[in-house]
Amino acid sequence: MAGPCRAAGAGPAQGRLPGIRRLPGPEPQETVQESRPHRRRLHPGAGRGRGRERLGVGQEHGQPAAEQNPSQGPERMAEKKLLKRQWYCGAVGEAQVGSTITVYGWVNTKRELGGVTFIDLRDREGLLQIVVNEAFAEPGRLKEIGKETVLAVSGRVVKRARPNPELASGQVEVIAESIDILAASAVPPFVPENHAGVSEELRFKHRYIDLRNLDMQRNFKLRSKANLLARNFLDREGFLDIETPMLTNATPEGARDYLVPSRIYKGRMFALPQSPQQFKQLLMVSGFERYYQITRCFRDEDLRADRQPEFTQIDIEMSFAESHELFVIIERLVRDLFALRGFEVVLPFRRLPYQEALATYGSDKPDLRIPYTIKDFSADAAAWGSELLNAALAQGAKVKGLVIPAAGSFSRKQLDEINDAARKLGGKGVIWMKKAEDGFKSSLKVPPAAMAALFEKHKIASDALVLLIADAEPQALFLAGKLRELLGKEFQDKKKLEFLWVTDFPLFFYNEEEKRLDSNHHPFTAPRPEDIPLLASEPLQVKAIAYDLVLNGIEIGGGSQRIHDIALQKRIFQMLNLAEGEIEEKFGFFLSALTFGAPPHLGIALGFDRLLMLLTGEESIREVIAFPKTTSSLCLLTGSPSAVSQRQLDELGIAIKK
RNA sequence: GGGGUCGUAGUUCAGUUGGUUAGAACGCAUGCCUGUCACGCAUGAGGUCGCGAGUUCGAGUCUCGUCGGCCCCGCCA
Repeated sequence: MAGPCRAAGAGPAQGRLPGIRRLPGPEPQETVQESRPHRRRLHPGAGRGRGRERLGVGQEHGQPAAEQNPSQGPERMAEKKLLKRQWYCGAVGEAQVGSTITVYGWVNTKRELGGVTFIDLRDREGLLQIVVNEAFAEPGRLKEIGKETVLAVSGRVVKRARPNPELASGQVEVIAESIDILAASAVPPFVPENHAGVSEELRFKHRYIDLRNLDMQRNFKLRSKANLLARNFLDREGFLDIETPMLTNATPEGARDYLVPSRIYKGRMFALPQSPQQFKQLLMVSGFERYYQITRCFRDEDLRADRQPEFTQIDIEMSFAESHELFVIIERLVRDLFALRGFEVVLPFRRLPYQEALATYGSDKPDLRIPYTIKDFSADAAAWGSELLNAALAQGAKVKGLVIPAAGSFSRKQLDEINDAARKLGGKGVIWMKKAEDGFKSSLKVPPAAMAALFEKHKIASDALVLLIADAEPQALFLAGKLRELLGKEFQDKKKLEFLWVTDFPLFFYNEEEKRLDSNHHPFTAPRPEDIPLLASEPLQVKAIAYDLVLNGIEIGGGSQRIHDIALQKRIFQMLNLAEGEIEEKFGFFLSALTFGAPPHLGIALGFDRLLMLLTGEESIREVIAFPKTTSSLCLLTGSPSAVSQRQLDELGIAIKK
């Protein structure tokens, strides 16, 4: 994966630094601009910023660096000023041989060999070897230079006698003429290069060091590029970026809200948005037709490798369109995003109805890289004469099975582990069958002839392992689905991308705890028109125009056609058993909007962090979020959440319960 | 809310059946070294074994509690 990532990160055009870093000083910015008219052309916005920092990327190569340097104004000499930098460390190459340049960076390593010292200087584009030899005027200063010291180094670029192919700049090195120590560093608790060998706990505590790692820098460069790509893509498709409030209402359904107390209205709370759902629908009622926003969402639920309490989604809504039109847009967007890493995504994506996904994979977000599926062996099992199975079947249980290729040689220990895993997931146990050298074996008393017949009938390879789960159908499918993924790890090749639209989700599910219907997606999701008659008779059979986008077993997006008919929307709220008063209080404004000409509309939200995780090949969403929280929802860097002063609490009218 | 797993030097780890002075590697410090790129060589410093209680003659090791990291179930409209 190194190849495409490099291509996505520091392209050859990125190393050149067309802008300069100016200290606040008397030199008018315009002077600089006028001396580089071609830069204005390349970066039309660059000159307008007030910021002192105008580092940009994207410049033609091959122009001698020194010629582009207007001489430093003497008026700046009084202050300790930064030398003018022209190149990122990682971007210096053979084209610069012979020129004298200045680079800035952090000391990655220092190798002292007595008469000569090598420093690998690191900036966001990579490493550059600095040579400090007998020609260097102040060799004593080298003592002060430790790991992660920030240096400005000026010197001549020379071709290396022995190149280092590991480094992008490995053909050359810089013979140091002057070294400025811009900032010392305490001995770091770990070095960025080795961050993979350090606990996440320590990485989080010193995240600023962790983020210096070049793979992390790569991740965030890619994140920036992906964000820009998505914006450009959606802009071209006519979507408008419109911001929606971060301070909004708590929602009666869905995830737990993060609440923000109102100072002015004591006892009342804002909530941070779980998603801009209602606002984007209102923007459709407003006639914007196509909206997008790359925005933060907040859910106060427990964390996972792919879940953070605040996360970013690409939120999209469009009017006067149907789901297949949206699918085409999203598929092209996703294809373009994955092209950033050199992936070739084949369109269109597969589509699979929810029911089929459950029956075949035991999951509504199946990982299609795993080659085997779930089979129903209930009919076979009935003939085995097992009291256990017969009793279960009599109670309506199903026997669901997995045929794991080439797993017939699993040891007793491995089989026990599979059984344990199933039990931990709430299962009763797993029955295994396999063909050993001395005939068929099983954890259940089954006549060998019956097993032979099973293998024969289902064309099961003789070296395969058959796992069976007898349970109520939903539970059996769930367990078989989990085992499928657990045992399918070897097939989970990150270079393989299996996209899938899961469609036709049920509109409702039955909430056992509260003994009522609940929305599967959210209460604004439209039922399929042909299913509307079932609302009264068999609500659990009603399918929604709702869809999830799944990649390699991870849900990366979900959306639906929305209800734009006020009567239908009211009816759905009623079916969810929401009290009339609550409907009015929480959704009154929304229902009101539906009475004033709401266009048919639909939308989707893509999990941007998850997309980035998959794009970068990372195992956790935390690797693509600059300052993530731990699985217990703490920020180890800042210590948040933290106690607040009594004064703040008083101002908000809040008392903390002990 | 539940299950699993981990916590020992700055870092990553080892530490036997509960037994004397808790080890290794890397890092760090000092010295030597002119072509290294994980430089090499030598010497040295560095520990409240996460925290608290208990069992015991004796606890890094056993028990309970607690705090924290990670993985999973529940939860995540």
